[in-house]
Amino acid sequence: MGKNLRLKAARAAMDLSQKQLADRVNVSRQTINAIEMGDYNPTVRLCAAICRTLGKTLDEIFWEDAQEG
Amino acid sequence: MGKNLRLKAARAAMDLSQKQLADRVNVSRQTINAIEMGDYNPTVRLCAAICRTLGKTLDEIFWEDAQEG
DNA sequence: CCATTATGTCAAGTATATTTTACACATATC
DNA sequence: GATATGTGTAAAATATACTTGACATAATGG
Repeated sequence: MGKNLRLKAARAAMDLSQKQLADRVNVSRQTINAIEMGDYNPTVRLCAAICRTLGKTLDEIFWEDAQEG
Repeated sequence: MGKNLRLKAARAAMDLSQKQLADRVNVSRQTINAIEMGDYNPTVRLCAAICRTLGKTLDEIFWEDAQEG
């Protein structure tokens, strides 16, 4: 899995540190970091919380096109 | 959490049983059932696999505008 | 009837998401 | 040159997603 640069960019656009975003969605800083680094596979509820905090939708941050074939 | 009727409807529109959908996304039938029943909180990768199979996006099946925090 | 399919539920186990604690490095401020 | 913030990483522990196996109900067809 590659990095989630859309998440990193959306967070930067809101001028939030990983820790600040983590606090707002009630997870640890390491969890946010791991998601941005593509180290794993968060739950959809956490994704939704992140998206709401950043003013984005699931598709904008977590949907990846073209996986067929 | 309420039931995910959008998932149920999208699955019905493709004429797939819970088991058939489960097989296509490589999870157990109980997992699909639990997601439809709103019993829990799947990973975003599983959500994406389900959406791809059903020809939908994350927003169409798993995004909720209003949510309790 | 009897067998099969589809769904809902439960309990116990396994896999993994997430936390806690901690260390390393870089930048900026005092 | 100590202190603080922001990021990347890792190991061990905890919470929970997901599996396996089972049982119940209803619908369908032989």
